[in-house]
Amino acid sequence: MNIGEVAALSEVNSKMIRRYEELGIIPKAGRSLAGYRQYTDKDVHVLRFVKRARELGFPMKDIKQLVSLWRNKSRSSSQVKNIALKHQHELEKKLHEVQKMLKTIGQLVENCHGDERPDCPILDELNCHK
Amino acid sequence: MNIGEVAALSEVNSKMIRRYEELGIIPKAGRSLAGYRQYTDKDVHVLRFVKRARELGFPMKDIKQLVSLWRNKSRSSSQVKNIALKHQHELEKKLHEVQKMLKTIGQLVENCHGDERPDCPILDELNCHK
DNA sequence: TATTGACCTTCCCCTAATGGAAAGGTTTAA
DNA sequence: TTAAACCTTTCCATTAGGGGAAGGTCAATA
Repeated sequence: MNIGEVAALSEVNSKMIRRYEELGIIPKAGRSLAGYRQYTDKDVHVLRFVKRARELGFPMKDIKQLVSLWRNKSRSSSQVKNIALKHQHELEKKLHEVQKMLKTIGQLVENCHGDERPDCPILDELNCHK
Repeated sequence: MNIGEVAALSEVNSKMIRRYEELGIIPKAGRSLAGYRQYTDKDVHVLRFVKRARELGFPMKDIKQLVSLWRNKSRSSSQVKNIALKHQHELEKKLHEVQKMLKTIGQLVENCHGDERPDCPILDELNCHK
């Protein structure tokens, strides 16, 4: 298969496939005589794995490790779990940050009449709080 | 004031002050004979405004507009409110994304025994879901 | 007075993940 | 044979910063 076909099957676009290869997340593809990358179904499988991990928000560094553990049949599940736990904590941190911002923004938006007049609690808050 | 002092007072570091100037978020500072940027208390004020807006997660493009509205005494509060509402929606979108990820990750982490054995529901989920 | 340390300047590179676009080679079908 | 649809690499942009180099300036001290 050429890169376009594997991209369609894996739903990872060609650009990203090349990028993942560069990052060492997927093995370097073999080449045709003309220099075209050649793939098999197995590569589609790996790319779907990567895609799914991205959808769960794992950073590429984690994904690299996850792919490696996935391939390594003598892994321990604790290795995988540690990566997932760390990511979970990152996500929770992010969640709290966003929630905190939303709480403030919500209050500001609520109090701003949003009309022709220039006075605005949003600007007031940004202005002199500290 | 030199840039170091205004950085300390505004809690925005020198690097970022130069960057904000470059982005047109703050006006170009005057220069001393030696080429040092010169600031006043007013600049500290603006930088604090920018910092506060960043803490609320506003992107720099929005902040540029907010600073401009802040300075413009004939603004309408609806202009400000529109920016805040748009940002609120972005944050809500982000929040839902993170929550969705966390829900899945939480389930996976819960079901993974995390011991010496290689079998792992986390890898299983990433593997064959689609 | 000379030097040293703390400032300041610009410039370039790095982060993470993705995408656009350019410039050029290949394959396939009309 | 030529045109479309592929493929290749390389460079650039995005976001909001941060690191560090190379070099100029200022103030205090030996």
